[in-house]
Amino acid sequence: MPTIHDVARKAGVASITVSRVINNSGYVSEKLRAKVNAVIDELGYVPNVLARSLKSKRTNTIALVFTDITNPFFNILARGVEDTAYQAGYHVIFCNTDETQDREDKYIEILLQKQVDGILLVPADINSKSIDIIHKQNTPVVVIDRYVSHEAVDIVRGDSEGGAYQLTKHLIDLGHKRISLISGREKVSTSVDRVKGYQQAMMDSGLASYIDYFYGQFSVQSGIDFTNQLFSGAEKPTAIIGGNNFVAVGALSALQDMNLQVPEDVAVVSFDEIPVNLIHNPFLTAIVQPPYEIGQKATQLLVSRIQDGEKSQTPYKDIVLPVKLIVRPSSGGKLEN
Amino acid sequence: MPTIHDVARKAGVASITVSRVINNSGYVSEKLRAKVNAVIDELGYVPNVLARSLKSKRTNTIALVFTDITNPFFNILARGVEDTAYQAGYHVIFCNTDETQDREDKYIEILLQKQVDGILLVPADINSKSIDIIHKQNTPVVVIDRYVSHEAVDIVRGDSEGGAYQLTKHLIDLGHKRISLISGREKVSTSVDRVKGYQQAMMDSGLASYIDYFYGQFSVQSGIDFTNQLFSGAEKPTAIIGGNNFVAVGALSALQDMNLQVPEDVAVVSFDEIPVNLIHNPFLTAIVQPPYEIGQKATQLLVSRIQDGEKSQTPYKDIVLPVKLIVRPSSGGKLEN
DNA sequence: CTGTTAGCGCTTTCAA
DNA sequence: TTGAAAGCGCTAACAG
Repeated sequence: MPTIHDVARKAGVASITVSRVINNSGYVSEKLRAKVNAVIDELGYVPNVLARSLKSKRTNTIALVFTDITNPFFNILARGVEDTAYQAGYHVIFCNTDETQDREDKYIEILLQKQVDGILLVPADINSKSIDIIHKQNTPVVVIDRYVSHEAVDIVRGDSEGGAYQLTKHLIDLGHKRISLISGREKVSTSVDRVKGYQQAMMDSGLASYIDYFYGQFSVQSGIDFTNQLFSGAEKPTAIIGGNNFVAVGALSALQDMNLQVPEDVAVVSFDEIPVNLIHNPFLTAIVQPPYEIGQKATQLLVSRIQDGEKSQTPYKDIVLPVKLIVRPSSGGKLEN
Repeated sequence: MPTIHDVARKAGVASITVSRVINNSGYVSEKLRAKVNAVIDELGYVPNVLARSLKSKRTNTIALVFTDITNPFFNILARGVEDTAYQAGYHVIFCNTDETQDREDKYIEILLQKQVDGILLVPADINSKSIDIIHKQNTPVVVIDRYVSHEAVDIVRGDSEGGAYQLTKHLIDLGHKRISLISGREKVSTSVDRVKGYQQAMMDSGLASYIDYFYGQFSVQSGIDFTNQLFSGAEKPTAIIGGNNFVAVGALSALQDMNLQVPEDVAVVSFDEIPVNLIHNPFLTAIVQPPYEIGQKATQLLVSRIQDGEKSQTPYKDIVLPVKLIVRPSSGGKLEN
């Protein structure tokens, strides 16, 4: 691997001159510039960004630490992050934690050692210590999708509580009373907020006595398990709210195995949808968050924090993006009652 | 940010001693080790991996340059890569090219400057120059999913040709003759191989005169467009092979808009499926490649190339993983004929 | 317009 | 068992 010195020697100039050429900085005569460029081509010289970063203290790399790239919500979000970062001149390191604090901690440690310029974090736990650890290194961090008990931090997320309220209201308007919610882990703010919105909607409609929710996981299996449990009891629901897309798919699958028709026998609705380019006839009524925009907004905020540096005293933001109810067959028509 | 020197000074030792402690290398007395560790905690010292990499010439970072994280095939593959890399002590930088040579070129250039230890590449074009460029920097590269005209390179991919053959044979066995294939871009080996397998199956069954295929894109829109085109002509097919999952979804969607029933009016089959955790009743008959394993195998191969270094003279490998036909409703029962 | 000097934070000699 | 010196490849600051 040729270094800047090799180029300099061969071109008969000082290495700083080569540096000026490759960075287009400072004055270099056309003559020298041409000569240097010729040598660069000849040698196949590639600048070593590591050395540059060691001086400049900037790596132009950010990290996205999140749960699972396999979930459409998160991979679309990841595209939003990457596209935005790319435009701003940053690279992105992706880290899947599978919602485990252990993996999150390990990743954060390595990322800080790697001197990333900033971190986008979907915390595995509402009490995650990561934010303090990151802040201690003066590294900017933006929390995505969930809030945390730590308040002094930027957050970009969808409106889980409002969305759950709308979703529940939609079912109530159709005549449902026995509405059950299968939420995610209680350690995650989206799970909790969806329960809150659901409870509020039930109470506002005088259905407080029908409130029935569970904290499980945001997974297909959790949807299957809780649905089976719901239908093994005496008081069967007429409608199920899946805490996220995977849960809803699990619910549909369990109902199918019980030979129950959706929406005729049971209505099913969901938080987050299955992207329409993956299915030819979208079926699930859902509250849809804008994952791409969440990724985009979070990245823009992170980049601005990085570039403003210490001087920026802008107070921390909690950006809550609006969600949208999309009605499809799975919630069915109005109940006769 | 405290440096190794700050720690050394405060602990009253030389920085090399601190280095030995954090790397667990060389001899350090228990006494000094304890003192150094205490100071590290006190100062919140985090080693700068950049500086270490500058000396060691290893960044423990690899890159995955591919088309689009949003495609389930690729995001599951990406999980295979990340999980495997993580276990081997490597981080992964993800780069989406959207199949454009321009973005691929830019990414490769930056990655080399970043001194990544190796690159996993899904080339946008069968004639991609990237491999030569990467090899020139003595950086190992493993090509994924597709082969390229450049032969001196490691490749890990699924058996597109054999898969397409099986898929076509399946339709022929059901009694179909007018079978049309909507493939991807001709610049991509998987597109070409799927056409080859299809052609071979048709010829082997004496259906050469019915051969009818198109090079489009691996996208929903392409599936819609070519399906519409197919059904605007006089000779309508009785079966459509989607070149990948997106194309098949597009075909299904177009057929639905034409009020044609699948599989009663038209059979539809696909290459790659929609992951079962995203849909509750899998519908598409498909040839399924093992994306996770492809990512895993490719990463293992890359890591071994990195670690063997120059000395390894193992010849380049072309690893072709077997695929599997999964029959579901969309291909229908046997035709009466 | 071009070059010299010094140093980013760490680790590999080599020496004590 | 510990440390001093030198240098990885690059660029800011200053000189000329």
